[in-house]
Amino acid sequence: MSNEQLKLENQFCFRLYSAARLMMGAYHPYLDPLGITYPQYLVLLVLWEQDKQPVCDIGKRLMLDTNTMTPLLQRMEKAGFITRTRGKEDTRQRIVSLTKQGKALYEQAQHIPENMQKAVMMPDEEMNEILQMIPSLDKLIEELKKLNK
Amino acid sequence: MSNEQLKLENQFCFRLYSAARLMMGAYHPYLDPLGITYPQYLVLLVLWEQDKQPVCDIGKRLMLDTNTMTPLLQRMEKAGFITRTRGKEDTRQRIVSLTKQGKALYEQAQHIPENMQKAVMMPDEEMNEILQMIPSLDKLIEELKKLNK
DNA sequence: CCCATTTATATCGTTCACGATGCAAAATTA
DNA sequence: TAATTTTGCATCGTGAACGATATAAATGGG
Repeated sequence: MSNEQLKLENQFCFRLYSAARLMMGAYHPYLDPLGITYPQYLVLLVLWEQDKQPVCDIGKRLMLDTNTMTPLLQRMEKAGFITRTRGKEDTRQRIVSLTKQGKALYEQAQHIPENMQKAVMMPDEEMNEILQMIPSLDKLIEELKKLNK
Repeated sequence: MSNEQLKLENQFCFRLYSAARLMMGAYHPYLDPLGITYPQYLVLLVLWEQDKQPVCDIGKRLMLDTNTMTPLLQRMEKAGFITRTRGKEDTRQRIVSLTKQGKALYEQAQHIPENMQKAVMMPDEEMNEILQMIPSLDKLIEELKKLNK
């Protein structure tokens, strides 16, 4: 078998896939004590920025459809971090709100970003190299969003 | 809420997570006709490079544990792409081999990489920028692998 | 204003990802 | 060699992702 492009080592997507998985794994030590998963953490990030949002708005931020959001939010509701109430003007909507417990997690999450950074233990130089990927990742994401429509 | 680091837009991991998901979605048009999923495609990439490998070796290449590999391989066996036989010297091992059908997929997969590239429809310049992420991603993956041990 | 379409959410089924646990075979050590 | 540890694989349970489908509420055009 000789097609170079079909070798694992030349697969860009495999690198993304692996990096994303490993990165989520690296969050475990910080999210487990809070009793949340990484996708739930993402939902909380959105709600901490702005409370009381309909499901679809959260979904748009996270680029996730309702078939992923609904069960995710149901689990978070069951765990006591959020409530899901009916929309007033648009009764189809479910407004997602933080509970006291959900708001309290914000304080506990304060040091997660810096702890993550410390955990990776990279020299500043390498860390900068990693962070320089951000604009490229954003461009890629924009292109792929168009493609997945 | 004011901690800048806790805003979604400043989350590096969220970008990885989204890019990986969207990228896998972009593979759908090319993998669906072959009747395989993206993780199954990865297994095939490994086997096309070298047939007849034990589960653990494939898992090491893909950085996946047996609790993910076993069911994945069972589905691929059921679909007729591989067989799983007992190891001769080490009877604990399951040797994974391509079937005729699994080998035949290699021909059909020839144009996936170039089709993917065409699909994204990026100017060469931007595409190069994306590909320049590779060394950084590899460094990141190496660091995270250490961390996840 | 009525009907067609779109939108917001939910449900179902399948596939992954992964922690926890189990088990038997191999390797190591006493 | 006997006892201990490690390794390779499997199973179970839970939480995502996501295609397909359903339903009711909003919206828009005629």
